[in-house]
Amino acid sequence: MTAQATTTGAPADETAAEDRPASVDIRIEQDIAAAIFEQRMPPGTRLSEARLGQLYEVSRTVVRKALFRLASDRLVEIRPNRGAIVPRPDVTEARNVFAARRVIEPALLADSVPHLAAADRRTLDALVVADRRAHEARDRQAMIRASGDFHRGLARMAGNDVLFEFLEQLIGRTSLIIATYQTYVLPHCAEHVHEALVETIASGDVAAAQQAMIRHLLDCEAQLHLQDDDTETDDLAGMLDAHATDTAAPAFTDTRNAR
Amino acid sequence: MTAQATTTGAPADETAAEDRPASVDIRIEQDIAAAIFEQRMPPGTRLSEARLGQLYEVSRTVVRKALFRLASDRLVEIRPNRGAIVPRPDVTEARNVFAARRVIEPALLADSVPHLAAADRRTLDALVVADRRAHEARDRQAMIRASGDFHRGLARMAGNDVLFEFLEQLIGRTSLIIATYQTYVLPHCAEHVHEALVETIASGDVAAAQQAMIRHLLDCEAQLHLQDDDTETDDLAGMLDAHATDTAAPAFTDTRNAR
DNA sequence: CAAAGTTGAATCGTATCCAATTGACGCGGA
DNA sequence: TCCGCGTCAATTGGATACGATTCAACTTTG
Repeated sequence: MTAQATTTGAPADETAAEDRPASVDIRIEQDIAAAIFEQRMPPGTRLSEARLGQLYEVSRTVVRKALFRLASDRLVEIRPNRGAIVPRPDVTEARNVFAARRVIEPALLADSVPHLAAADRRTLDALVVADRRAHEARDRQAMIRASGDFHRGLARMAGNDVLFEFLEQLIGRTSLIIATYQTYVLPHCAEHVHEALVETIASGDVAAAQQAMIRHLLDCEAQLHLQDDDTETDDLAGMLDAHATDTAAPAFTDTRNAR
Repeated sequence: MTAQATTTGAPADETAAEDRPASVDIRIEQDIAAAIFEQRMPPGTRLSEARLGQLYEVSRTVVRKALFRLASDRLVEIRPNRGAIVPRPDVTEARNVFAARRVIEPALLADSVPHLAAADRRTLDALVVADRRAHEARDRQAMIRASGDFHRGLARMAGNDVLFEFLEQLIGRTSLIIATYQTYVLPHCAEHVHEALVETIASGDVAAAQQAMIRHLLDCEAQLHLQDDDTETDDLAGMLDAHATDTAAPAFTDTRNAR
């Protein structure tokens, strides 16, 4: 995993430069993951093994491997005998993912903030710059990528690979959730929040940094349209009612930390 | 492992009652996982695809699928072109796994403790009883299984599937770690700790329950022989010195919660 | 015209086959 | 005695072939 290369190149491009022996299946996995992250593959997209196989000029076996790995990260869903699709997370899962992030990210900060080296600070600054650039350019995909990279880079500094990999998975699933439930098309994370977050982190105050992170995650979640649309059965009347009040109180399970 | 004899301890994950033939690959996966959990397969065991295939009377393809899934859960390690083995976690990974558990399990308690239903209490009691029985019978494998089931069952009550699955993976990896680094052969978890834990949980005091859980996990970790044996390079002299002091201070990264 | 039964295409799941890599064994030389 | 080198068996990695399943469109009939 760790789809960091993701040059977003055309998938079919091949044999051009054999500079890397990186097995094809990994490349397929990373390409698909990146496509999902950056919302070029919306939920519901069908991922045919055969199609992908001929796209990458490779047999179904290797495509299948990539697909299974993605499924284990919950980035695609494999329905028996019915093919793989990029899943549409339900509201409960969405809330749980955010709750999990509110657990893990502050915990990582508890380790990273006290031991922040100068190099780490530079790395964070670079990530923030990339974030700001993406915002200035109004480049949605770049924004999403930059946001993920920021959280990823921050998490890596804690030095706990286990939790880092968990968070990496959560970041991917968050992209999917945002793709499914975003309300406004533009800013899925406000412009300067990461910048402010770095300031707080750099101050060395662990508790403050954790609170800031939790607030940030709550903000992100609040921007989404998380209500039970699973009941898509027959409230057509409600759908047609232009005055429907969709401002049901969140009432999320506040899985913040110990306290 | 005696192929199909292992139908006993189904992880109880699937109560869907579907008359599915429960595809063989899943059974293989569960069997191997159980064998690792209960330490019938010590680290280093080679898992030949061909061997497993003829054991289950199935082609290598399906064995391979099970193996890959286990690898994504870090329960087996697949070395390219060299086959799969059950891995030997290094000390850093061991510490990280315990640190992760100290993050996730208290967070789960924050959700489960306040809303503990009567049925939950009965479930916990049953789990504790199974634990005690295993201890009384001096049945190592049953003890390990009961301990895992206890933590699993407790975690399930929080209602966050995402964190639950993370913890499930951590529990499995913990088994592996214990198998690798346990010092004394008998009690990898003291006899009445889970019982006391349930008492604290039932009291409804979230903070107390979290503290008790953290202490319990620290105890488990402390019972292990976690010192850097990765430095197997050339301190032969030290290894040969019978008086070598192996009581280096732990100095673990105390990734406890937010506070 | 509507509903039920039938048929067909597409896709997945498993098995088998062949190529590629690895680690081991044995031989010869310093 | 130890080290380097070449051949070889074993195992994995990937491709292809075939049966099984599912979904959807079509036809037929009441």
